[in-house]
Amino acid sequence: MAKQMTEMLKGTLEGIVLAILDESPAYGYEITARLRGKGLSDIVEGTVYALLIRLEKRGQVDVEKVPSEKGPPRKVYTLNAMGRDYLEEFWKSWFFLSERIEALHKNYTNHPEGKSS
Amino acid sequence: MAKQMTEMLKGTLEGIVLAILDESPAYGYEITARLRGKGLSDIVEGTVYALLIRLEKRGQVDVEKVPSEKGPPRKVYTLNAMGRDYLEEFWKSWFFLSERIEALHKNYTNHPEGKSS
DNA sequence: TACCAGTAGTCTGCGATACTATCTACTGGT
DNA sequence: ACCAGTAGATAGTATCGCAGACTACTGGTA
Repeated sequence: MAKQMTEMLKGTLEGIVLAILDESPAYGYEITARLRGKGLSDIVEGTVYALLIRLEKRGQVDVEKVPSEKGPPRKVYTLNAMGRDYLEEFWKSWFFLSERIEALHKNYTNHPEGKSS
Repeated sequence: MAKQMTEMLKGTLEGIVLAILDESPAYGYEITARLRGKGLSDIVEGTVYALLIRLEKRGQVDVEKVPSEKGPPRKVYTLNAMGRDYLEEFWKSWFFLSERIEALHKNYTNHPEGKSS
């Protein structure tokens, strides 16, 4: 994917992970897999783990250590009330920005000389 | 605006400014004003200037110094071919991400117990 | 004259974030 | 004994937007 993506994910990836946790609790490795399943295939595991620790420190998720038959124990993350509030704010911010960007794109498509390809 | 916005703007603000320049050439101060007119009222001037210098260094905009009747000369930025290519890539990245986030939001609204308020 | 507001642009330092790369720990298969 | 897969952590790097201060120029006004 383009380098643009890396910067664009800043701020949005957090919301994406919160939304995934809102679907159902999950552990890091699983979240990475779900992200890939949703088309976000270029997100690195290390990034997800760091993000989860951030959420934990902020108290937006509850953590439970669950033994695994394969490999070390899993840390299962569950979205709590604070996390849900934060997620709701995320959606507000995102739709706010999204609308404005969409508006710009309409202008863009309305003057064909702006397109080169 | 929420702190979420600051991070969300990373990567997108650049595309937004490119899109504004694609509408018509402009100088820094004017771009800030246009941003405010489009609802992006919290973007700091210093940020816009830094962004413009970045675009110039990458060769995505052409610059022309134009004397002003009021204050120091203006630096008028015009989107060039490279900039337009970059803008197009921006749109692609943005719609890619946008679609995936939108999909997550649909799941979110489909299980009302996920909403607290 | 001396000061201030408005226009236009620049710069330093900071905090947040995603990526790269590497590491530990555990299991099962060869 | 070794490797692949699962699961998690971390040090270092680069980018980017923001806060805040600064220069430069013009016109008005006390």
